[in-house]
Amino acid sequence: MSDRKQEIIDVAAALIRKRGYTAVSMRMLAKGVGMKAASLYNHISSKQEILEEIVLGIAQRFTDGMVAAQQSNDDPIAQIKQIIALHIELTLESTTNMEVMQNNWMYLEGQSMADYKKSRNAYEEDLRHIIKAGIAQGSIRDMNPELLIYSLLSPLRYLYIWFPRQEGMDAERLKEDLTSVLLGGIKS
Amino acid sequence: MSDRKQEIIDVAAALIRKRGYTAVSMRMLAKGVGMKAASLYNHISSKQEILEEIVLGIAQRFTDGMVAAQQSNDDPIAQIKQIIALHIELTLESTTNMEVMQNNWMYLEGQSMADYKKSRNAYEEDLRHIIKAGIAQGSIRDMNPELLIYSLLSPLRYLYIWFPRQEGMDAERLKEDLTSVLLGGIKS
DNA sequence: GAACCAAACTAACAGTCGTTAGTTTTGCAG
DNA sequence: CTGCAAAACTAACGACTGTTAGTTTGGTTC
Repeated sequence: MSDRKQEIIDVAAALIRKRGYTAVSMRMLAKGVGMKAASLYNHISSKQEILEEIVLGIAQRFTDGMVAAQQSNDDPIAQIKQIIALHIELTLESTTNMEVMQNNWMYLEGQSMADYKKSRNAYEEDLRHIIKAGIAQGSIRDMNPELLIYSLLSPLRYLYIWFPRQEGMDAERLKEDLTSVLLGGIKS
Repeated sequence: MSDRKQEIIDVAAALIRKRGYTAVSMRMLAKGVGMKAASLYNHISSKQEILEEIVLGIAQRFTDGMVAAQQSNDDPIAQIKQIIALHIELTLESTTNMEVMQNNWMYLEGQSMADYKKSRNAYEEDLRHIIKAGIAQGSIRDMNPELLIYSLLSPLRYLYIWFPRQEGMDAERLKEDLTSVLLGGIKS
C-alpha cells in the first residue's frame, strides 16, 4: 500500500472514530488530508473501501492471534491469558482502529460484511471451544458457556473506551490486574 | 406525550438501532410510521429531539436506579448487586433504546449532550464511591478502583448485544449467574 | 350543518452526498 | 530537455438531506 493511501486511511480512521462512518464525508476527509475530494479517488476506489481496510485489517489481527493461542497447546486457562494479552496489546497499538471497528462494522456492505461476520463468529467459536475444554477439565466454573464468553469478551472489546482515560498507566501492571479480575470471575 | 409521538419515537428507535442516527433520514422514518416527512413535524420539533427523548429517557432511568441503590444503605456488595439487577432489568425492558443510547449518544448536540455527559459522569462517580467503600471495608479487592469500575460496567453496558442471542433464557437465573461471575472478579 | 383544529398533504428551499469526466500540474526517467 | 505517468485540479451529475410554507383533509364540538 502506498504511503499516500495509508495516510488517507489513517486520517479517515481518526475522523470516523470521532464522528461515525456515515457522518464523515469525502470532502471532510479530503480537507483533512490536504486535497480535494475528487483527488482521493486516485488512491482509493470508494468510501466503502476505506472502511474495509480499517475493519478487516484489525479483524485479521485477531484471527491471527487466536490461531497462535490455539497452536500453543497450553491448558485452557493459559490460552485465555494469551487472548486477554492479545486484546490489550492490539488495543494499545491501534486504539483508533479498534474503536472504528466496534462502532462502524455495521456499515460494511456485501462481501466485506460477510467476511467480517464470518471471522467474528469463528473467533467466538474458538473461544467457546477453549472455555468448554476448561469446564471439562475442571479449571473453569461449570456454567452456561455463553455467559462466560460474554463476561470475558465484553470488557476486552471495549478496552478502547477505558485506555485513553488511564494516561501513564503501566501496561504490564494493567495486563496482570485485568487478567486477575477477569479470570477471578470464571475460574472454579 | 401523545400516542402518535410515542409511536414515531419507537419506530425511530428501531431504525436508529439498525442503521445509526446519521443514516436514518426523516423520509425513511416517515415511511416507517406511514406518513410523509413533513407531517412528522406536527409531532416533533426536529430530528435531534427524537434522539434526545430516547437517550435522555434511558439515562434518567439509570440515575433513578442509582439513587434508589444508594438510599438503601445496604453494604457495598449488596448495593452493587442492586446495580447489576438494574442494568439487567432496564436492558430486558428497553433493549432497543439501550442500544440506541450506547451507539448514538455522540450525535447529541448542545445542552442535551452536556446533560447526557453530566448524568453519565455522576453515575460513574456514584459507583466509584460504592467501590471505594467496599475496598475500605475489606469486602472488595484492593485494586485500582477504575479497573474495578470498568470490569463491572463494561459487561453491564453491553448486555443488549448478548440478550437477543439468549432466547428463552430465565431472567432470574441469568441475574444470579451474571452477578456471581461479575462479583467473583472483584470480591476479596 | 357551521366552525374549528389537529394532523395530514404537496411543493420547494438551500445545501450536501459519493462519484465521474476531463484537464492541468508535478516530478522523475530517459 | 523531452516524455510519461502519477496525482492533483475544476466542474458537474443526480440523488438525497432536514426543514419550512402554505394547503387540504377528517373528525369532533357547538
